[in-house]
Amino acid sequence: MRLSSMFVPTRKEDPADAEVVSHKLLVRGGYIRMLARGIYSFLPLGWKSVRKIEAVVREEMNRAGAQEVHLPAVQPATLWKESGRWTEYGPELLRFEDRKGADFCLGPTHEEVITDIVRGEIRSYKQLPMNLYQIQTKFRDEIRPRFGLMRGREFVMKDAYSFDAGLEAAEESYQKMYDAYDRICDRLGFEYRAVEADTGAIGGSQSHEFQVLADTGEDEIVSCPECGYAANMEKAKVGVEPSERPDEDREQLSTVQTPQVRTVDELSDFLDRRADEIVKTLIYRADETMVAVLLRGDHDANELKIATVLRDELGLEVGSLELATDSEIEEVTGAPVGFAGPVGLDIAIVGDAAVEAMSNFVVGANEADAHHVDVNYGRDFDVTVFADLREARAGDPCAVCGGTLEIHRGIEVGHVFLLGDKYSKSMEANYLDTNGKAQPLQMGCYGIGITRIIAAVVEQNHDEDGMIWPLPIAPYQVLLTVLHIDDEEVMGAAESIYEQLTEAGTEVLIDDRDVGFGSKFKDADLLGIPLRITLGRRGVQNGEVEMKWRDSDEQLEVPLDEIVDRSTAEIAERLEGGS
RNA sequence: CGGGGCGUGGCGCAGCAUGGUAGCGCACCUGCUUUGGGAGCAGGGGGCCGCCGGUUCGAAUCCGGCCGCCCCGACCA
Repeated sequence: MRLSSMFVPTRKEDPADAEVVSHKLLVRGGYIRMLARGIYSFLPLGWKSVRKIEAVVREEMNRAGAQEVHLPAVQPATLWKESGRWTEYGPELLRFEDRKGADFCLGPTHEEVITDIVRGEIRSYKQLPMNLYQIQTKFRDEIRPRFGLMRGREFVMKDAYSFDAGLEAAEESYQKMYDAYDRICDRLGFEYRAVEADTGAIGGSQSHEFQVLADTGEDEIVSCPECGYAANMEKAKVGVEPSERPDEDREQLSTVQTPQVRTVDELSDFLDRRADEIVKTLIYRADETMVAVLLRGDHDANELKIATVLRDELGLEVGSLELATDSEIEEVTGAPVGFAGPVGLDIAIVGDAAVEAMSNFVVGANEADAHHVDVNYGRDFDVTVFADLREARAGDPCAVCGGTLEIHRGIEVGHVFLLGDKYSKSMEANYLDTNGKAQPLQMGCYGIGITRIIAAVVEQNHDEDGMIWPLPIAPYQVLLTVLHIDDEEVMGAAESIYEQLTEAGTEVLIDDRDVGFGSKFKDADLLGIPLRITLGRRGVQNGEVEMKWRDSDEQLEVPLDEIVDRSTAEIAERLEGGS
């Protein structure tokens, strides 16, 4: 392709509305343009990369035995009412009516549609297992789209759905997809982690997210370099540092006046105690029930964990879990906010495991301007249950092996869910087992954000001059930079190389634009095409061209008659090594 | 939805406090000169100053409403 006639509108300056590098560079490089908030057009270069990523995903899905289909983007409300999600999904689901007034939505995901198809056709265990996938545009009316392609409202996604006879078979299907995702991430050259994750609104019994490591990622992920344990922050288990609390060392509880001292920091200064000698008491409202949560002063609450413990250990209904309001706190503790404590409190008290290891600690006194010091549980108050309730921090012990946890930020590019019978049951998608008995299909669903991958790739592969595309998904493999397009000898050599490389199956973009060489080099760096071959008058007269990989500083002078062989060989070698 | 910011040629911005009919850089067009890291000179084109309404002799500028975009938070996966 000739750059002179291709639609690649590059820009010298960052767009004013972009925050993260991937957004800035993709716009500057003429890969994408915004149409509305969270809605982007893909220009020729951007779309080429989208198609290449699709191809990699498609190959691995097919290799794993999945079959490609294409489902409608517009879906009737009747299906969503059947699964219950018409009311559950919330305003993220973009709804509208057709001319007859019937309700429809723009599909944010396709569990309902696929289940509807399958239930009509699958009768017997003999037709299983089956895995269907599609690559399609999804729409989610995100409350706050941001960061360009990272969190858009409209985006391209690959979604796959597996159907099995029995849980065991479903787990096998799940593992197959997990492995396929591993291969995809490897082929795309990602530095990533597969992490345990919460299943959220999709539901199901277990799930893993594939997180590409990047400082601009929206997720926090916890991992242990020793044993390989990895989980999303909201799910990450934390070990407990071993610590004994000998009874003979217990001091007597006393009450101290702490006027206007409310926060852990203030208390720490005022009493000259470290934050980890203080226990903070958070009052939560779980639906209509008030509960107290005890945490070490320097720890943060993990509400997902708290909700799980309240549900599983205390048998509470936890539709919603929220911090109590100021007035609710006063009502429960009899003191203004900032002075809550477990002593004398008559609501359920759950304590974080780290608190169990503490003694002679400081708590609020449930009266204004006062705290208790040298408090010990069991003697001064009781706890309903101790459990892991806090957020992990870097340096915390791993719950699995005791190693030291690391925290990274990640971009979620893939998510696999073992759904079980959540949809098949509510939508009556059954098969007949070997006994001729109807059973709900065991399902799994598996998503990959194709367009989000574009953002993730750029976040992970760029420098101050521009993007650096990994060879397998670069829009073109080679950029032929012609410095003197008016020089017949130079242009002739360029045309010849262009033809030979194209003939050899290499994807070449030739910069034959009539612009200064400065612009050519700047754009070359910006666009991030992996291999740059530069032809100038001086070089060509000496029978040489310059060869430079975008990801390396090394520039090589290569004889004109060797450049085609040399570059095709190096490209083949890299593609080989990458997959 | 709450808080904050912004909207002026294609892009990035100034002008707005103190109203007088729009400017800079880049990009674009023409010509000449240049040519290994965003070239120089000369000439030129392009703007309902987000939209609607109000105040005023006069509004980019003041007032009100609406729309759009960005950031923080809440919410959501």
